[in-house]
Amino acid sequence: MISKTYNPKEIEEKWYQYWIDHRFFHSTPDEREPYTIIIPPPNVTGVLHMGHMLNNTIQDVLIRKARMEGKNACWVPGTDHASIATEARVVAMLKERGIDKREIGREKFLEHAWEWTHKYGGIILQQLRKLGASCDWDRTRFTMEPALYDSVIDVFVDLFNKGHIYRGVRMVNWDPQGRTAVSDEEVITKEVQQKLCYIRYEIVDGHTPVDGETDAEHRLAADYITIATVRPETIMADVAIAVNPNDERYTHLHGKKALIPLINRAIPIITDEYVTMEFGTGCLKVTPAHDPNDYELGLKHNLPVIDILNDDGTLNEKAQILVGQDRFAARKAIIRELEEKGHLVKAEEYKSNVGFSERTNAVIEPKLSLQWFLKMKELARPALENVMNDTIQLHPAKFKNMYRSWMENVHDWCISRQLWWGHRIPAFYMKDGTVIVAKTKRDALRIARDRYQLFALSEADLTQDEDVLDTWFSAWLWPMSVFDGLKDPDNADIKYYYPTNDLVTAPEILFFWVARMIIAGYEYKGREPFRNVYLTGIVRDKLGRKMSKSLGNSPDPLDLIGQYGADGVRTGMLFSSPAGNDLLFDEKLCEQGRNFCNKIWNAFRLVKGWTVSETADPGDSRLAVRWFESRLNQTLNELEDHFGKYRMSDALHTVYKLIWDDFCSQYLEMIKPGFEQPISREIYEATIDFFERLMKVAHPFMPFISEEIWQDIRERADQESICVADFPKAGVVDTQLLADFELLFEVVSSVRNIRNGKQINPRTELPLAIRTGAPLRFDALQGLIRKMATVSEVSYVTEKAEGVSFIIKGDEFFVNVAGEIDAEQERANLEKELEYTRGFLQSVLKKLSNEKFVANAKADVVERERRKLADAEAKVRALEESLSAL
RNA sequence: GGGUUCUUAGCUCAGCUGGUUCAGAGCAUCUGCCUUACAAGCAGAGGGUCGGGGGUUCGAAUCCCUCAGGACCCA
Repeated sequence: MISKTYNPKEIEEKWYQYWIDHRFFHSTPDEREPYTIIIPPPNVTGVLHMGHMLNNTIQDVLIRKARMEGKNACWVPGTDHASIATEARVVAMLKERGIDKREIGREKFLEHAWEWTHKYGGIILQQLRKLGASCDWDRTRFTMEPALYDSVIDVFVDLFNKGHIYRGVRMVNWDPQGRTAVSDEEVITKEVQQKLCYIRYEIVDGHTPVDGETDAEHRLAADYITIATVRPETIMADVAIAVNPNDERYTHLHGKKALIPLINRAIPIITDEYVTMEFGTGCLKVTPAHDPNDYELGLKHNLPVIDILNDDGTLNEKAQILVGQDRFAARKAIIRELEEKGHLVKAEEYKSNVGFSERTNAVIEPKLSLQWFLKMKELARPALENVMNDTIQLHPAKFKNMYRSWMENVHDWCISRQLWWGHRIPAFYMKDGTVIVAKTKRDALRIARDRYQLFALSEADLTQDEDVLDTWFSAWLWPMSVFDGLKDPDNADIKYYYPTNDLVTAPEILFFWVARMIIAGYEYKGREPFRNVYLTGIVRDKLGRKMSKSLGNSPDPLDLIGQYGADGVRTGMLFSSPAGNDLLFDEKLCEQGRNFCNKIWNAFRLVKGWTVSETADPGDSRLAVRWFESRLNQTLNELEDHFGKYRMSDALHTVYKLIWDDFCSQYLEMIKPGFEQPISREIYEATIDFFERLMKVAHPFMPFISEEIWQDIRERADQESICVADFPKAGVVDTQLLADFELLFEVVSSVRNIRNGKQINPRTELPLAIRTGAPLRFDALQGLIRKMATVSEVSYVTEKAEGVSFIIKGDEFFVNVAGEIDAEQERANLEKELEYTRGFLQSVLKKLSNEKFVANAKADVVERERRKLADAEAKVRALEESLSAL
């Protein structure tokens, strides 16, 4: 006895194991066309979240379909070392144990990090199996494993030797919490409410002291210049005050000096048109060490740089005051002090943009530091071109604009990070600071000896750069490195699988990652790394908030799978996820997915429960079979269209409607034998065949239930699986037949509607009379109409018949509801419809009597209008007759 | 401030090259049904001036302008 509801749990485990045991997901190069996806590698120590669920469901749908289409499908899984995120977690873990990262040193720290990685690494990949992900697990890679590590180092050395990498002092985004530089893309700017402080700086010699004058009296008489700033704690790093040369308010101060409050250091007042006269007081404090714009200004005017901040965001001794205090504590303290000493004019509320570290959420500090950079302009060119010319297609294409603007204004990429967990920069310093870039210390030594004729030099004289490379500097090689394409450029895998086909990822990392993979692909393989980039949206909660741990608004994906089944969750995610649009996740969607599974399950129960008769007459079911064949083919065409355009959600909806509406609600109802009646062999076989094809079509979306049913619906050999069965191809579509059935369904629905409206029991059979000019058309459909609409008999009339009527096109139908007609109600209904139809007729007439329309519109459009006119006229006539007959 | 993009039913969204496959889907709501596959279900129904205004056109949800509001990217 088959269970009344679908129970995903044991079925999912059973089939996943079966797929793994039979290595259906494993791929090796052969003569078939390859279809390749590389997974966006999740953080090695991460756990599955809703974003992964969406992203990997889409990849699995694509790869499963390709596999069924006979392509050599290869989905390469793996994980990313996620430098800063992982290091932050390991640091926190050690801190809990009372261990300080700096005390134990690099080696020990890395031991802990690896331990952590081995403990948690791969959890996320295990979780993906629960989702049904059909990755080639034998190919699992990790960005820090030796082979991939080497590739990253090789690429660094190569790019350095080509002159693309340089080391320089630049203003970088400093994360004082992570104590590392981060790239521009890792900074999230947010609007923050701040205090705009107006601070008075006394002009030197602005007032000549008079004998016997007290300090207070002096200040009262002195001349001042007032600046506005949101960062009063940096005034000690000021090196100038700038005013606009055209600003007449300050002309008299040009060339003078002002004293920084509290520390009384004199700084020049300079002029520059960069200063906005309208903002604040029109006077700008210039602090080159702590503001990128000021830095530029400082360079231009040859100003010194005074850096008053330590790496951890506390003030250093150059600040003279508040030394050792955190920048934010210092800000509060200095406002207080400025106020007490009479330097603060006012402080007003002000909204401005502040950068936050993507990883630690600390406020980013612009900081001058010595970092490694990759020159981007030249490298980016082919990556821009080949997206603009659609060699690489973005889905949806609207992201092309954003991509272009970014690539056209690309900045050099700061690739060094002051961290230990990652690929250590292969730069070695001699005692005098000379840099040698080489893969190993030994290579570096050889180069140093040769280049500088220093034959006595030993490895002990070289020290390696302490920093590691940005995580993305390894991730950008992923499409090549997973196939060892950099180490061994001519190996069979890279030649076969590269370029890969589709990449599925989030728009958030279009620049971080996608653009850079394209750059690296062209630099090292001379080709695009993938042909299509499918950009998913962000999974948000019902209220539109991004799902996050801190908000606690994200369900645990594994709980969801436990509750609704993997297939239910997969379809739930896809039901509402058009490409590139955010998905407002609601558990109701998973519920809908689960219900869909249950619907399929019950259709299967029905079919399995039939007894087959070799002698029974197929009767009208033959026609139903012909209809469904056409409908199925028609839908397969639609489906291909959706897949071709990467409309995954639409594709799923198409499958959903095909199975639920067309197959279950219409087809099965038409062919269903009566109570305890057998079904004919012919129809049974056709139905099994349909069911089998439907399961194949559903399989990419719902791999588990489709496998379970497919395995059970016919005898299968041990090696067989739906995941390697061939995906159905569309056959012939009989449009006339489809149109006839549209009519049939309309008749059925109208009869049911009448029954419903009159509160007649659905099982009560009613007679139907048809007044039509084409009775032949209905002859064939008669039997099915009787069955579907619970009609006792169908007759043809030439005059108006007894009962409630309805009109479809020019044909009129009468349902005899045995004296239950409410004449008044009937009249009202008819009049309402007549009014509507007349209005409709008028609008069509108006169009057709418009000469310009007839002259300009396409022939088929005009023809369609003529048909509408004829139908409407017939309907009006019929309605008028019915009314007069009442 | 510059750019991109959106605004369609109570909610979430489709609607492709302007034209009955054009006003649609799912959910929610309402009305009947425990009909022998399925109440996680069946049969139906109601609900929208397509953000406002203007223009182009024989014809506009669709193209153009403008206003309002949101989102994102960049400064």
